Amino acid sequence: MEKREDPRLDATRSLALDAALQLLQEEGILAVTHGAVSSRTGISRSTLYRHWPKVDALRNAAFARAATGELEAQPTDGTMKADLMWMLGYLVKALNETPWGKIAPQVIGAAATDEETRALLNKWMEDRGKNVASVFAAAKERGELRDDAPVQHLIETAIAGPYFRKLVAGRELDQAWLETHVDMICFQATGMPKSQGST
Amino acid sequence: MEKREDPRLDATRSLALDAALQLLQEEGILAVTHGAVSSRTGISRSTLYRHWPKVDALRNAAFARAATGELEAQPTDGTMKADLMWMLGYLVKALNETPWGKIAPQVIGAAATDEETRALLNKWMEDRGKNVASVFAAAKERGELRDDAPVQHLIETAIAGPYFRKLVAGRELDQAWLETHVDMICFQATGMPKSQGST
DNA sequence: AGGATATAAAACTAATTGTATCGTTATGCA
DNA sequence: TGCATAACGATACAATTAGTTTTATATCCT
Repeated sequence: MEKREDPRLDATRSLALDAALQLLQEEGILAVTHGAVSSRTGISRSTLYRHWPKVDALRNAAFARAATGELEAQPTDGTMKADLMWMLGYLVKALNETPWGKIAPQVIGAAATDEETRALLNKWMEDRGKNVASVFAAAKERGELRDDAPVQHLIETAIAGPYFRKLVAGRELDQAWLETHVDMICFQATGMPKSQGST
Repeated sequence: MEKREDPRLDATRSLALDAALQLLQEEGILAVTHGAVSSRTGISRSTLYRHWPKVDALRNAAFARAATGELEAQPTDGTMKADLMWMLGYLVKALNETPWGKIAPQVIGAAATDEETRALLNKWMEDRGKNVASVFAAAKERGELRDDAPVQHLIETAIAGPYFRKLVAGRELDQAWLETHVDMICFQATGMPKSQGST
C-alpha cells in the first residue's frame, strides 16, 4: 500500500549530488552552491532549494555522497600481516583513489562546526575501526598476539597512520610506506621483529 | 636608514587578528569576514580591506596567528620515555588548550584548496617532526634504540596519534592515553616491553 | 482520465564581497 | 615646531549569493 516514490525525486537528487561532489572535489566546499549545481545540471534553482533548503544541507549531502559504497565483505585468512596489508591497503586505496580521499580534509574542517558532518565522520571512523578490529580478533584467535598487546591503541594507530600522512601531513601513501606501517603494527602486536612477508 | 613603521599599522593588525581568531574559534572560518571583524573591533571596514584585500587573506592571517608562539627550547635528559612524555605532552597540551587545537581541523580543510594554508600547515608539521626527531636522536646517542627501529616511521606515528585522535576521530587526549601511546612508541623503538615509568 | 506533485521560470529581499571617493587625524622627519 | 605623508573613518556603490514566493507547466500514480 505504500506509495511508490516519484522517480523524478531520485533522478534529481542523484544528478544534483553527482555535480555537487564534482564541484566539491574540483573547487572546494565553498563552490558547492545551489547556483553552481543548477548551472552544471540544468536543474532549476528552485527545485534544488526544495530538496535542500539550506546550502549546508546541500553540502552535507555532497559529503555523504562521497562516504557511501566503500565497505566490502572480505578475506580474513593467513597471517595478521597479510590481513592488515589487505585491510589497510583498502583504506589507502580509498584515500588515494576515491572522492573520499580528496574531500576528507574538508569534511574534517566542516565537522568542527557542523554536527551532522561530525556524525558522518564519526560513522566512517567507526566502520574503519570495526574492520581493523576484526583483523585483530582473528589474530587473537590464532594466538598471534602477545599477552599485553594494547589492542585498542593499535587499532587506532593502524588507522591514524594513513589518515595523518595523507590528510594532515599531505604526504604520499605508497605500497612501501604501507608495508613499513604494517610491519610496525605487527611487531607491536606479536613482539616478533618481522612476520613472513607478503609484498 | 630604514623608516620606522607607523605604529598604527601593527596596532590595527594585532587588534583585528585577535578578533578574527576569536571568531574563528567560536563560529568557524566562514564567520571570519571583514564585516564581522569590523563590528567586534570598531575598526572600519575600509581599513581592514586595506590590510587584507581579500577575505582569504584575512582568514589565512587568522590561521597564522594561531600557529605562532608554540615552540620552546626544552629538556632532553633522562630516558626516551621521559623525553617523549614531555615532548608529546607538549603537543597534547597545544591541541587541548590553545587556539590551535580548536582551529586545526579548519586549517586542514582550508589547506585542501589554499596553497598558503597548506604551506602553513606543512611548516607546523615540520617543526613538530623536528621536535620529536631530536628525542630519537638523543635516544640513539644513549644506545636505547634497537638496530632496525624504523625511526622515521616512528616519528610520524608519534605525532599522528594525538592528531588523529583529537582532530579526525574527535576523541579526547588525556594523560592515560598519552602514556599508552608513548609506551607503544618506546616498545617499538627499544624492543623492551616497558621502560621504567615517569607518570 | 484526473488529482497530486515535481519541476521550471521569474521576480524579489537581504546579506556579503569588494571597490572607489573623500575628509579627518595621527605619525615621522627635517 | 611645522608639514608632507599615509593611515584611518565614513559613505556610497556594484556584483554576487542565499533564500523566499508565486505562477505556470509537465509528469507520475491510481
